[in-house]
Amino acid sequence: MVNQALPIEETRRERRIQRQRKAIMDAAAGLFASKGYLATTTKDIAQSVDVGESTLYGYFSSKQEVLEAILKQQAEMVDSVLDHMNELKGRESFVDMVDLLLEKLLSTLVYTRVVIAEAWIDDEVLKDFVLTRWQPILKILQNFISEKISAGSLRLIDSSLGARMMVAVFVGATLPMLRGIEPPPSPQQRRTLAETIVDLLFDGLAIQNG
Amino acid sequence: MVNQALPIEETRRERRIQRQRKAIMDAAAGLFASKGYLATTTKDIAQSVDVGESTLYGYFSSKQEVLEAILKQQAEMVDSVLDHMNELKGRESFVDMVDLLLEKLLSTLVYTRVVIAEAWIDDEVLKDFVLTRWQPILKILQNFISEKISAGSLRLIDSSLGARMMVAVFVGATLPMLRGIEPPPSPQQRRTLAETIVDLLFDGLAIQNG
Amino acid sequence: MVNQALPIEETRRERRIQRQRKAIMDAAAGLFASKGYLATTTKDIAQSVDVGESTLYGYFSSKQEVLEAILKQQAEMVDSVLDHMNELKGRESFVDMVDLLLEKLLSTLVYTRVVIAEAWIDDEVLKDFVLTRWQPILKILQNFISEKISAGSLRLIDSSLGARMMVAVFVGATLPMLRGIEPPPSPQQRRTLAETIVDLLFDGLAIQNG
Amino acid sequence: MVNQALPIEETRRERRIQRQRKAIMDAAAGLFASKGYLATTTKDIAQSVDVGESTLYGYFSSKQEVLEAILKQQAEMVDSVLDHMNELKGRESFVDMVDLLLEKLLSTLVYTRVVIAEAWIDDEVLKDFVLTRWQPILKILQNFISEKISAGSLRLIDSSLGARMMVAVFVGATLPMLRGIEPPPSPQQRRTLAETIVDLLFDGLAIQNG
DNA sequence: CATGAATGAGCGTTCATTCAT
DNA sequence: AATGAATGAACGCTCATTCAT
Repeated sequence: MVNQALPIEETRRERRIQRQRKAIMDAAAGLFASKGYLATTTKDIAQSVDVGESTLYGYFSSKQEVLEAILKQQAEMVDSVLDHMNELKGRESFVDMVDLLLEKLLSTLVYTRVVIAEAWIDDEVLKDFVLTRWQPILKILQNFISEKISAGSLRLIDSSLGARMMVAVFVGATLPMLRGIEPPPSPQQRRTLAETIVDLLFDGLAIQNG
Repeated sequence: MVNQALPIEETRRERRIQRQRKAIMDAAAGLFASKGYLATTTKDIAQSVDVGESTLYGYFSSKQEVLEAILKQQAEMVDSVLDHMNELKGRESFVDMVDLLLEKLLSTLVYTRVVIAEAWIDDEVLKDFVLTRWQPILKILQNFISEKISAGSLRLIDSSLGARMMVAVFVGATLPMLRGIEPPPSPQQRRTLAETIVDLLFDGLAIQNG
Repeated sequence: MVNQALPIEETRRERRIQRQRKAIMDAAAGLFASKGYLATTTKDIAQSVDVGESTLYGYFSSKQEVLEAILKQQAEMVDSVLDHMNELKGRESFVDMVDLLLEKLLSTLVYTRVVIAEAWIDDEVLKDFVLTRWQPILKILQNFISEKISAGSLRLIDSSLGARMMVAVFVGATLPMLRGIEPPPSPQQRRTLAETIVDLLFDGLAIQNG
Repeated sequence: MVNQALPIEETRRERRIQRQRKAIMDAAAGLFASKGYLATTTKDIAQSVDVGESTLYGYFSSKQEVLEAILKQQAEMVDSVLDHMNELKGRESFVDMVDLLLEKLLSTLVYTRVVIAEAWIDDEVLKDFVLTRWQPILKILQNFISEKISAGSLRLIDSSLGARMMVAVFVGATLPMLRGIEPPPSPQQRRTLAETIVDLLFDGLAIQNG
């Protein structure tokens, strides 16, 4: 009986700990996103979570570790999206993909902002949390392009360059929303944006004069 | 004759001061770019210029002022490029424009990185040094698009959205080089990249099947 | 019952904080008095209280604020004495007054020294902490003199000048003790000094030959 | 001939040097008086004299030495007044003495302020520049009082206490002018003040009722 | 001789982290 | 487990002094 009680207590305790960790990460991510990691003090974070400053150290061993947890969590989120990418078929699935990625990145907007801020400055972070996620995406896009060229539906272009351009368009279009220059889109707006991006990628802006 | 001597001395002194200011700004920009403004100490900067820490304060009144001088200088550089943008005619001048902007941004790469890093976190910097430069560019692009739609060479698209997409492609394509993921291109490579960007913008990746 | 516990804890905490603030102020006042405000470093103060330098900042937000707290406390002490001054009747109450003021100023000797040192150099301090306390004293003394002149017990003299001379004698007699040239007097010595001052003021040193 | 020229040149040079030293001391004294020694930077002094900061070091070997020169000069001035004090005869010569001392102290007002400021804080300065000048004054006053008591023109009082009270009245009356609370008096006002002080000392404020 | 430039030493202050309760 | 208090290390910055010219 007592033996049974403990695991239950343990998981309840575990859940409380995880809940608190998440609260700290969310608060920290918000602050890191808007002021930067270094400009954010542990006092700031503690006040934002409404706990004592030293309480943070019951959940993370350092401020640095909070940042790393944020980076890691975002990376896992991106990985979960990447699993769906293998099934890139035609233009429609492409739109779906862009839409999904947009949704995910924007739903954890502050986390994404933090990743970008750190990756912009820290080579380690850039490598571990950005490049290692981009590489497979680029690979998949290259394969997609190669196939479509073979199939005659894309014009002859270096598939590596093409893949990079695809990413470029996506990044360039997403950045203003991540930075907060443009408001986050509604689901419909997001779909429209995804379609616009794909249209641009495939057809450009010029009239298709045949 | 003797009277002439003083001004000469003055300008020599002035030149030395400007040279030293530039040396400090360059060193600081390099450090800001690779570690971030806050993580860079005045000691770091001083060591990088190989002077005593207090010497910096003979040329700038604070670390913050060094940053501001860097931001301002980059802004002036961008403004000087923007003066050439009015004459956007056709596809060819578009390529020239992209090429020129790329060249300038990459020639002062660390400065550009610093501007982006700060603008990503500081709303004031974003507004004063990025958005106020983007706004006229977007205006010019919108006009260009509107004209071309009227002239029948671009398909019907919201000109504001179109302008933003143009900027997006440029930004997305430039970012990896600014960050140092891709090596800075040779002049030929740069020209090719500019052409690729413009091709993508106008024609997309799909085969023009008419 | 449990509810009661918190306030008690709070006041205990509050008391500890006030005790520590006072310890810091006392240590700082001692140092300010003997070396001057600027020559006293926060390190000096911390060592004198036997805490870490940064600990001071848990109780005061700056070194300047420690000084201000010292000045303010001394001002309040003086104000509390001033409340008794209205009841100046005859020569005897005059002696009481001088005695009381002497006692209070000497009991917080280092604080008084700090006020004087700062007021000697800083116009703001002079005005806020010295002149605004002197003015009412001078007023009361003037009234006293005017009354006594009317009553025929003081010779005809400008009451403003007379009041200033009264203060002058007090200040001149007190200064050497404040500076530590003369040892602080015992209560009896203090009473004698007060009487001497008042005697001098009323009768001078010359023989009353009538 | 040439041999003759050099000494002349030397004294001219010497005079220029002394003139410059005085200019520096005057500027420094003004600043020390109004901001305090430590708060005054060598830059402040240099700007006030309108020379380069390093030029000061051609005339004084340190900022500290400028202060010491100021203290020393003021001490010599006081000493020169003290030589006249031996001839204290009656009440009239007393007034002359007070008047002379007032004139001298006020004519070098900023120097006097500096001496007081430093003596208030620095025991060495207090001893060397204030107490050693006061002691003989007190002695002279004591003798004067003893004589007058013997002669029956002063009432029986401890001559040491009496001397101290005399100094007290003088100091208390002078301080407000030195601090700048009251404007420096005209020669007539000064004479009147001296008389008032002496009157107070001898006769007090009370009516001489015989 | 006068000076602008350079600088080491030291200042007041902040902050991530530890510790006693 | 939670926290207020304490703190060492490090920061940006100032300034008296030196030095090359």
